[in-house]
Amino acid sequence: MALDTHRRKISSQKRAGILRSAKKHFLKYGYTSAGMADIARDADVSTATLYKHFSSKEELFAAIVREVAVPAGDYSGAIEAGDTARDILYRLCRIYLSIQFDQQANALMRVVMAEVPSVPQLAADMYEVLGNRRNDSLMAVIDEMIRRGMLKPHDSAFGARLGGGMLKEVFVWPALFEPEAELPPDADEKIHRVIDAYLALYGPDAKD
Amino acid sequence: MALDTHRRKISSQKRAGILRSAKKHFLKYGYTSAGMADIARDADVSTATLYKHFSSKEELFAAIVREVAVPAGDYSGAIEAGDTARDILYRLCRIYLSIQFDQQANALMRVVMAEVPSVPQLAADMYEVLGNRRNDSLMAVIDEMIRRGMLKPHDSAFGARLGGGMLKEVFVWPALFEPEAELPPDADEKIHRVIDAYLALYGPDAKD
Amino acid sequence: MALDTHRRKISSQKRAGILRSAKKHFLKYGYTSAGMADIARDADVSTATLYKHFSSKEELFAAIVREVAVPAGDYSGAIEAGDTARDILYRLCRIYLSIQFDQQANALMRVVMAEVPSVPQLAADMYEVLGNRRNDSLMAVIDEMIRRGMLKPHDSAFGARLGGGMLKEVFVWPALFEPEAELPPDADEKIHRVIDAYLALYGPDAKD
Amino acid sequence: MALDTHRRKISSQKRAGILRSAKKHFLKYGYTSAGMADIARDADVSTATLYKHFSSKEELFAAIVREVAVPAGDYSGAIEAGDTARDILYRLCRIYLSIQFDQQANALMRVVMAEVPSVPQLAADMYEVLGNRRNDSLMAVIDEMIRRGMLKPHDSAFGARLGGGMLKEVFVWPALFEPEAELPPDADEKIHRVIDAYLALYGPDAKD
DNA sequence: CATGAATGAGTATTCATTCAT
DNA sequence: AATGAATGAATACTCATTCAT
Repeated sequence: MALDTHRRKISSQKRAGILRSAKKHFLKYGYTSAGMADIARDADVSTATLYKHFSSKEELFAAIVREVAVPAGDYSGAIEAGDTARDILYRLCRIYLSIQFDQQANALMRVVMAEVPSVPQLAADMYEVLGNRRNDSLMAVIDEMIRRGMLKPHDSAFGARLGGGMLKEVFVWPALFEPEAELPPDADEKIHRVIDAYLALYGPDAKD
Repeated sequence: MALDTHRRKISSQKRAGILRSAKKHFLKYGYTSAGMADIARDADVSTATLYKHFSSKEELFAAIVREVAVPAGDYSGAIEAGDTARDILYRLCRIYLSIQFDQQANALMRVVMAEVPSVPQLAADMYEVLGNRRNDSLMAVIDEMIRRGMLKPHDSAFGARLGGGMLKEVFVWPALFEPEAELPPDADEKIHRVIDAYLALYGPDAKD
Repeated sequence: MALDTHRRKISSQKRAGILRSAKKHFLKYGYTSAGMADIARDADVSTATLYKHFSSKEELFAAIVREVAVPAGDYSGAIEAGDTARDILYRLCRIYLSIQFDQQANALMRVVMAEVPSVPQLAADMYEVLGNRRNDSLMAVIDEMIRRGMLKPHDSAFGARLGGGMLKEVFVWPALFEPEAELPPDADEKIHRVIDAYLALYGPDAKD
Repeated sequence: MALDTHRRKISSQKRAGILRSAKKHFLKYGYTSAGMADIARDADVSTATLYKHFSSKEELFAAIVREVAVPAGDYSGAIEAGDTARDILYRLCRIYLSIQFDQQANALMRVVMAEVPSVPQLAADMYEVLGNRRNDSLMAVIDEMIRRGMLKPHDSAFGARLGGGMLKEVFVWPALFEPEAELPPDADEKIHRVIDAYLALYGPDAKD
């Protein structure tokens, strides 16, 4: 029993180690160029052990996207007492960008998109999380802001989409075409210009 | 003379055929997994002939990117006599989306992004064209519209960026996660909602 | 333990087999025309295994050169008790010729020379061993003979060079232009004529 | 007629040009690495024309070795009135080395040797010229010197061999392992040391 | 007679995956 | 359960040679 438990623990540690190494390699080299042997070496296991845990490269990749992948992010804590609309929107942007840059969602998206033709389901799942679910979560915050009178009533689904689109255009899009991209130094200024636009569109006293 | 002419014609036909096949394969399998031999076979030429026309896989791919990139940069014909602001903006959106969908820039971008870690220069070049240069071209049209009083004076560089970002978010982003994506049937309605937003921000009588 | 030992034994057998096959092919076809796949097949291993042992064609070839080069540098056992000067010189010649013919240094040199334009370092290395280092080793024996009064004092570096040159001219040079050359039947007689010349030049009672 | 003559002249000029270019390439890159297309371009003809003149790479190479190759050299003029033995021997050495270095016999030998396994006859022919015939020519001079009492009577065939061997060892051998080798700056001194040895062996007052 | 575009067989090397120990 | 040696199929690219014009 105890032995069994021990074994299972070791095994799950190995699994975790493999996932960690694999994520590192896939993000760094892309799906095709990442090598199973390299991943195994990096995780301090033999290739055979690697294959015991994940029966193919594709499965390993899928496991990363599903288990390890970036969370859509929790925007629920974005509203704090005493905040102005701008404060909240700024916080939303920051959470968003932190996921994209610090949690390497940019790099992961790149790799997943590359595999769209060969593993479409994986990409669809990712879009569900990083596209739709995230949008729902943002939308909820925006609805709350509308309820509080901080924004004028509007189609928050479409609004969240537009807001996300502007932010992506300015920050995410260029990062997708650059290895190891980081947030630019003038990020704050750009964020506020995006917020300006959002408030011009949907601020409490925006024209109809 | 006749010989030369004939040869050149044959040769340029072959070149076009190769480009067609190559595009097909790169979009279907991605850069790394597309095989030069397969491309050659598909184009009904030998690998050696393929290499006579394009001296490396990278160059062949670059040629395809260039082919798509050229029209991406030309919005000069978007203004026609008697147009309203909305007419022009609509036409800009349509040109944009046609390049992304009909000319398959979406799929191509996916492929290029996949190679960011291994061929960063290629990606940087593509972003230069499909990101920056295209924006410049859009900006020129917007400036013209401002001059004509169709839009209120504003930072057209940033405006073009925001507009492009909104359009991308709604149409391009989902398409990147889907193989063989097509424009949705309600494209027109969505386009007009994006234009609504743009005019609300930068229309002639938009608030400051 | 037992596993490790066993594996290592198998592995070293394979390595030896690969070297044998490779030598055969390189000597038969020359460096460029010898094929890694053919060598692997001949050694009954897959190309991948071949590359596990030798990470490139160049390295494989270098290993063969090294194998022949090592004995080429060792003349230390040439002096035995009770020997006359002629005995020792004869033994030196025999060792020299054995390396050239039995160990196929002649053929190997031919192959290396062919690659001088494309892999100059390889040739330089080989000359260092088969030219200079061998000469040093011969020189050491000659110095010892001088110390023992068997040869008159002289510039042993140049002497060894001349001696080697005479031997090469008579035996090696013709062999370089002939496939599968063997020592001629009257080798002994020719060796002694060369020794005659050497003793005439540097024997204990040679004129100054 | 005149036309015919003209054509034949053009044709033979082309042939010569091809041979010139081919020699250049073979010497520079070696047989295998020299490319027919490169040779044709260098000679300003099409590959098809090249093949009209020489039906295969091998034949082209053979033609070079046979037609263009380095002459064995004419040593007959080496004896001039008033010369000492040393003067004559020095002149012989210089002629020898000039053929090897200036006329590129070193490089040619390297290339031919490389092809010994595949075209043995070619190598045999070359050795006949550069080994035996040259030796005969040298021998004739030495015999004349003996007749004039400048050298003591001896087996001039073997003597010429030894002399050539010493010279080769010092100058030619190292050059074979080096691309674009040139005569060393201290060539004269080395030549005289070789002559010293020769005279010690076969000078008029050499010991028996 | 001359061209140069086209060929197809060939090269070294890599990598996901399996299997004897 | 774990190893790591072994595999074989695949890949980009080259080159001597031919043939339609």
